[in-house]
Formats: sequence, C-alpha cells, structure tokens
Amino acid sequence: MSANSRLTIAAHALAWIGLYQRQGHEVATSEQIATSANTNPVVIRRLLGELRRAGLVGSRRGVGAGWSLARELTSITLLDVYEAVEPGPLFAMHRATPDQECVIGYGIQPAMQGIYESIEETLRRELARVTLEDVLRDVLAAPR
Amino acid sequence: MSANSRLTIAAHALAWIGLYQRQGHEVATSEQIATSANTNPVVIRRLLGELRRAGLVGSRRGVGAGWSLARELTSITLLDVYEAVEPGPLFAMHRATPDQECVIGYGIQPAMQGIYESIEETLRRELARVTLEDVLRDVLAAPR
DNA sequence: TCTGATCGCAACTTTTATTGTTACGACTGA
DNA sequence: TCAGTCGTAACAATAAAAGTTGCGATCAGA
Repeated sequence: MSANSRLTIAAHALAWIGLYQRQGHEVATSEQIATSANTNPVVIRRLLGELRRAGLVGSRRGVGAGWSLARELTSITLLDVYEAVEPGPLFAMHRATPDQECVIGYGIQPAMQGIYESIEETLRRELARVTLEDVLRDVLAAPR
Repeated sequence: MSANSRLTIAAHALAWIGLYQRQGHEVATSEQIATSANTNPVVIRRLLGELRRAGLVGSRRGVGAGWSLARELTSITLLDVYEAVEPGPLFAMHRATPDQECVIGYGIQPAMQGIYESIEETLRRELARVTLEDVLRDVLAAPR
C-alpha cells in the first residue's frame, strides 16, 4: 500500500524539536532536522509548514530563525499530525466511475464509502491515543 | 494518502461473482467484471489471481472458462481480501536510513514500528468484522 | 482434430503521488 | 548592510499502481 512516509517524518521532526528544546535551545532549523531524518531541508519545511497551519508548531524568520513547538508534546497526538499531513482517505474508490447500468457498479461506491468511513473512524481513535510525548519516550527507550 | 483502489476493486469483483452465481451462472469472466468496474480485464485477472492464491476464488480455463467463488461470501471478510491484495504496511518508514549518530534518528524507527503495528492490528480487527456478504447487502440496498 | 473463448503471464506504457533538488526572494537581529 | 534561514515556486527523480498489448496454454464441443 501507501509507501508514504509523511506521518513518520512529521513525527520525527516534532520529536526532534521537542528534545532539542528540552536541551535548552529555542529553535531548531530545517537543516538540522533534515540531517537527522536523512532528507532534504525543503521536505522538512514543507511538512512543518503544514503542521504550522494546524497550529502545532511555529516558525521565526530572519536571524536566529527556526522552528519551535506551539504546543506541548503531551498535547499533540498522532491524529493531529495525521490530519495535518495526510490529504486523502485511506482507501480509494475506482479510478473511473463503474458501470451505472450494473447493479453492483451502481451500488458499490456508496456501500464501500460507508464501510470505509467507519473503519477510518476507528483508525482515528487509535491515532488519537498516542501522543508525541509517547513517541519521544519510546524513541529514547531504544537500547544503545 | 495511498490513492490505492485494490481493495475496492477486489471487493467489487467478489460481489459481482457472488451475485452472478446466485443468478444461476457457473462462472464469471474477467471481461464481464472489468466492464462493471470500468477497467481492463487484465487488471481484474491480476487481482483475482492474488485472491486465488489466497484460496478465495477459483478459475477454469478452456471453453466455458471464468472465475467462481471458492468460499461463501459469508465466510470471506475484508481482511481476507486486504491481506491477499495489499503488499506492504499501512505507514512507511523513512526512505533513507535516518542518522544513526542522532538519538532521535537512532530510536525513531523501532518506536514508530511498534506504534504502527498495534494500530494496524486494530485496523485488521475492523476489516475482519465486515464480510463480503455484508458488502453485497449494502450494494443492493442502494436506492435506485 | 480443429476451433473459439478465455485464462496466464510477461513486457511495456501511462498516470499519479511522493520525494528530492535548485533557485531565489523575504525577513530580521546584530 | 549582512549572514542565516524561512517561504515558496518550479522542476526532476523515483516509485507504485493502473492500463495496455501480445501471445501461448487450455479445453469443451463441433
């Protein structure tokens, strides 16, 4: 399926900023985060831009520019991040409209939509149960 | 996210075969199913091939060739279909290995993997609660 | 034995989304 | 003014899914 790592990278960035701030720094740069995540700074800026739109982080420009958390890690859940960075639904419908003359073709989309909605709702509940604080704790618990 | 319709198309195909058999026909052709789903027969054959490997359908060749259910719709769940046609995990890790010298880069993958596993387990449980019989019922319930 | 319909499968193209890269203007404290 | 970084557009590269073409294999029935 999705082979899409946006949620992973966004969580990585938030955990990184959170830890960095706990070490006494005010802001983190996209350059630093990109190095840790082994990707390009622009990719990080794009993702953090979406998180800013969702009110999870803030950014400063000019000298001493960089990113900081707008909320405590304890109050940010994976659902917040997921909704900020994931555009579409989990499962897609047919690319082309199915044959409306066919009973199945006619009824399949409303049927699957209803089923998918309730499944996604469950997924959301699960994502909402994990905070970024949990993530950071798990990250730091990794044995060296 | 995934914009991947494999589960939808596979469910469509199974419901189609199921209904067609209830109408007294022995086998359904990939051509017929493709017409209903508005896609190419080869796409259907590929998907059904995966469902056959999972023991959900069977196929006959030669004259009177086509596809038939290997199990009742009541005994096939969306989880069976999902596992048959979806290759990878729901959420992907970093494309390139994160910086192992960094505390976050080092611990992020095991941490996220653990979190994702439990979330996917919940997703599986939800998918297992819906049978293809449920899907067909919902499809036929669509108002004309 | 021949035939027609369909599967099985490989190879290739097209489409779409994500990710990566380059470039450059905007911003701001020193 | 300057150095450092964000903001963002534009484009290239990568990857996965979906679509297409072609052809050999299969087999009931003529």
